[in-house]
Amino acid sequence: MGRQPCCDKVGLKQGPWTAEEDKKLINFILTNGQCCWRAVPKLAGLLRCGKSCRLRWTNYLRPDLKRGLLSEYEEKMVIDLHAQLGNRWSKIASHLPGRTDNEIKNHWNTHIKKKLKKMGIDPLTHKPLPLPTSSTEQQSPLLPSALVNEPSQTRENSPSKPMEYQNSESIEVVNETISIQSSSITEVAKDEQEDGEESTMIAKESQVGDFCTDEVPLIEPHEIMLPNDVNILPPLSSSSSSSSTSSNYNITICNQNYAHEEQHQFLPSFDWCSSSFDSTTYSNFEAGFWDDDDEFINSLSMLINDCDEIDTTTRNDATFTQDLTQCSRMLIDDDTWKFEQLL
DNA sequence: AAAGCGCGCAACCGCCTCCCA
DNA sequence: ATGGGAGGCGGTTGCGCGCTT
Repeated sequence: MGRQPCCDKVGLKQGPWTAEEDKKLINFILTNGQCCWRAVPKLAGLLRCGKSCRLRWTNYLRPDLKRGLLSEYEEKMVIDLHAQLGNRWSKIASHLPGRTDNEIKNHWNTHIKKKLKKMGIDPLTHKPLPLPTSSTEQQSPLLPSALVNEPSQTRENSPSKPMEYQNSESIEVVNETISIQSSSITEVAKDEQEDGEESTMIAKESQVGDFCTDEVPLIEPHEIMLPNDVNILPPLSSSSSSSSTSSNYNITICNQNYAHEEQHQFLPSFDWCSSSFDSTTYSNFEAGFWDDDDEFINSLSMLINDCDEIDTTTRNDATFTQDLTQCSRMLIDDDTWKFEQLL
């Protein structure tokens, strides 16, 4: 007998979440907090598995998610942490506020892996890939040459080009990675017992290379949450892809595309950053999702439940004016804190 | 303009770990 | 001490979209 499935899948819906489902889930969690995911779908009126609800919430609907492309710092930190922790995405994610393990995992698999390979680094071991022999037919396709000089290039290079290990950037990164890793091996062994000291340990180790986690622009809670004067405008296009400027914090509220839903329903106007939303609130949020902040919850719930009369004139009211799930990716300009649409 | 292809990412699957009775 | 349940986690899949031909 195998393990029992986490839930009875008969009659349960699978596949992409609809706006209506998101709304129900958000509404339920804002009202009741996170508890007993198995019971959530039933109580929230969803035909979903509890796991599915949890994933949807943690990976997508959580309001503290910082979305959009990873910044260079974040990317570097991911590489650094991966060298120490391996594929322990949740641990890596715990060092990157607002990022989910799934997001980091995806980014690793789709972007960072390729980058490292292009730099001649084995993404698994963080060691240099074996030097190819002189003959071109032995050149690894994973070690394309030309791109080393063009980091922004995304295409896989022509395998006919010779490798250029002499490239200074490549060498530098390799050395850095190795130095970090070598210093990390023994520390990582301790990681299991000394989880609490992980941050300190990592910060210390990171100083081995020229990259230090201290440099990482950690996102304070108030930076993750939407400030009072934030406006979110409806998407101007249906594009769900993210294109971002590297200098901005890219905070995406949501970008799901509901392919089968022509009617976009508006979710509540939302004021995450009410005056009471300070670090204390954030702590509550982290611990029990505003369990101790009735006023805040009530405010959110009220907003959630009052979503029929929203029109564009309310946009200046420091609130979400559109269904969270219908927003395209948006970014927060770190200077003005104004939301802008990423087109 | 249309078809094919590749990429990115949300979601699923199933094993692992933790906690509690 | 142990067995079961629930959540956590990492690997994988499949779909949608954009780019190329």
